[in-house]
Amino acid sequence: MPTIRDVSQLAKVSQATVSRVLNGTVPVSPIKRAAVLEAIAQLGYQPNAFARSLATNRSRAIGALVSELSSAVYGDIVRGIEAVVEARGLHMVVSSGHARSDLERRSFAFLKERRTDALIVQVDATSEGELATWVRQSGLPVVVVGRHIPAIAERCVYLDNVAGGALATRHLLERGHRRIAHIAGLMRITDARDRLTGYRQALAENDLPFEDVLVAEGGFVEDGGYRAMLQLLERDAGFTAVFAANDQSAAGALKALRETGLRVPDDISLVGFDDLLIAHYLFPALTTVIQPFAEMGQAAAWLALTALGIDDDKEVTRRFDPVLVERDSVAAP
Amino acid sequence: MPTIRDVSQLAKVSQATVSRVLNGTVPVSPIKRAAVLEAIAQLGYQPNAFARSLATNRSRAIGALVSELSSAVYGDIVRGIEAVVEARGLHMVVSSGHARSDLERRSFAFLKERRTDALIVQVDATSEGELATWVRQSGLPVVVVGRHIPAIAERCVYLDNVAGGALATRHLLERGHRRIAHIAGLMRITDARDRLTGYRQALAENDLPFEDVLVAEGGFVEDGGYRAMLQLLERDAGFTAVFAANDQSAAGALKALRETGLRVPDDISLVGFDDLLIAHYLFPALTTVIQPFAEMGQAAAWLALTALGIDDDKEVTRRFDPVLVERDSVAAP
DNA sequence: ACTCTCCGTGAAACCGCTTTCAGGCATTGT
DNA sequence: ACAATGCCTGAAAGCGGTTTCACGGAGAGT
Repeated sequence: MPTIRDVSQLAKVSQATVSRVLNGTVPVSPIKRAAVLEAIAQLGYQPNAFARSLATNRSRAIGALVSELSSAVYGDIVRGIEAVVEARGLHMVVSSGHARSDLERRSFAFLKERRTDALIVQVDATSEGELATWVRQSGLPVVVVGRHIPAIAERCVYLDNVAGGALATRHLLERGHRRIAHIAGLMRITDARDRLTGYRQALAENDLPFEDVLVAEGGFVEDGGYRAMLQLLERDAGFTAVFAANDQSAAGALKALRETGLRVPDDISLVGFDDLLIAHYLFPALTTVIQPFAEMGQAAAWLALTALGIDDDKEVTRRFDPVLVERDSVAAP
Repeated sequence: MPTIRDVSQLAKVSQATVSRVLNGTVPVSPIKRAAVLEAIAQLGYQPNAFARSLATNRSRAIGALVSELSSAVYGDIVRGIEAVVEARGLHMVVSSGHARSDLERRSFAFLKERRTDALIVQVDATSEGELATWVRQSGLPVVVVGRHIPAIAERCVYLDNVAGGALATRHLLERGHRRIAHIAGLMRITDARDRLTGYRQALAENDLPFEDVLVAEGGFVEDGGYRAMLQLLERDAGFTAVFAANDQSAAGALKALRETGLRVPDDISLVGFDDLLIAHYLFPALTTVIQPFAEMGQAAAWLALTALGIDDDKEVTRRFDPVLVERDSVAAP
């Protein structure tokens, strides 16, 4: 494998000159430049990324730590990051934390040792305090996606989950529903609590009481949604609509309703959250709140690049507003 | 950030000794070893990955080039790779080709320049010939997943698509169907052709003729499946079952059937291929052929590690056999 | 007691690139 | 015509590790 030395000898210039045409840092006379380019082409020379990184102390790579590489939920975040990172000629090195704090910590150390220029983290288990430490004391730009941590808000990209919960609930209220049940998410996750808050907020706006009997926990998973739905039906609380904290629990709820012989949306209306791929494929197709994962990933990447001084200081959206997409799972009571 | 020199000075040994305890290459006396470890802990020293890679010419990273990072289809491949790579303490750097040959080529060069120790590629657009060149002349171990290329079979991890097509078709035949339509995939992709071959093979086994009128191309996408289904219905060829070349076109077909007022499986039975997440969420849940993406990713990673001499020469499955999962979309005619 | 191994250790040479520094040459100003 | 100003260029010093090589001392063999 040819080195810069080989190129310099073939082109009869110094290594420094080769480096300069390679990086365009300093003007080089057209004659020498041409000779260098010719030599590069002839040898099929590719600069050694390690040597370059060692000399410059920059890796031209950014690290992404996500809960689950390529899950239905987080996959698009990674994709969003990749799109902008790759467009800048950088690379992405990935690692996943599987929503376990020990693994998340390990992966973080892992990526730091790799000396990526910046880190984008989407973690579920790590506490806000520790995340704040990561952002502030790790010695490289760290961007947090999917969490809103006030202490480091300028480094967070997140969806306004309270507004999302309110949006979903309000949509049902507008269709005339008055008794609306909620299948809550995993309550140790901020998102779940925020969506519940939004639900309460929308009820309050309409002078409706919040009733414990109308809330069951679905844990953000399909099976949990299924069981939560059965619980709610058993309580016989007379609701006509359900807001599920995410699409997966909505899918479970749908199954429970179908098995019970209740029709959606004729008997019960249903709204989900996230707009995963499956929302579109469920029957009836699920009305849900869009969480723009890909855009959030992009925004996180921009934020990181800006911190690195690679990107111009473009205005980056950090708080995303939820949007509701209407499909076929909601009707008037 | 402390360097190996700082450690060596604090521990009053040479850099060489520090390096030796770090890597365990050569025995070091217990006293010095302890001093070194103490110094490392005290300084919070982390070896510089670039310097190490430059000196050893190994990156401890493997590259993954996939069509779509984190799509429903390919996501699990990446996940499988990551699982084994991470378990060995290596890293993964990813890039995606978006099924366009120019991008695939660019990403390949990209990763090569990054000097990853090995490359795992899952590409759609690159020709078999070029892939063979990649595998043989790129100077580092390259493993191909999702394609069977005879010339480099020992470096390929793939599903037996012919057997898969036959399996799906045979399943319908066994349920008593005699006129079975096929929604084919994108015919420039080998997988699509192989599945069609399997379909023909199963028909032949049962002395049934292959009829052009029973085949429509769905291009592996939902909308294509939808239109293919409408085409087939229009031709009025009297089939009672459909084998779709993948789950996405099956989803489209399902939609077309529903809109036409035909019930699945009562009027028409349907089998898909891939076992994507959506197969489970469709209504009725789709009977389909499982493609074990995660296992294939793992196998590819093992193959790469074996080629690097990192893993023992474990026996790695390269050709995977399809398995059919029965759900609710098939019944007797 | 003397030589022969063998083992642990440090000095120093790389790995391949970037970047500083100083010098040479061609321009420009007067 | 001469000094001053720039612009290009090459030599060389890093960047932070690994690895070769030679050496000193301890243990083994005779």
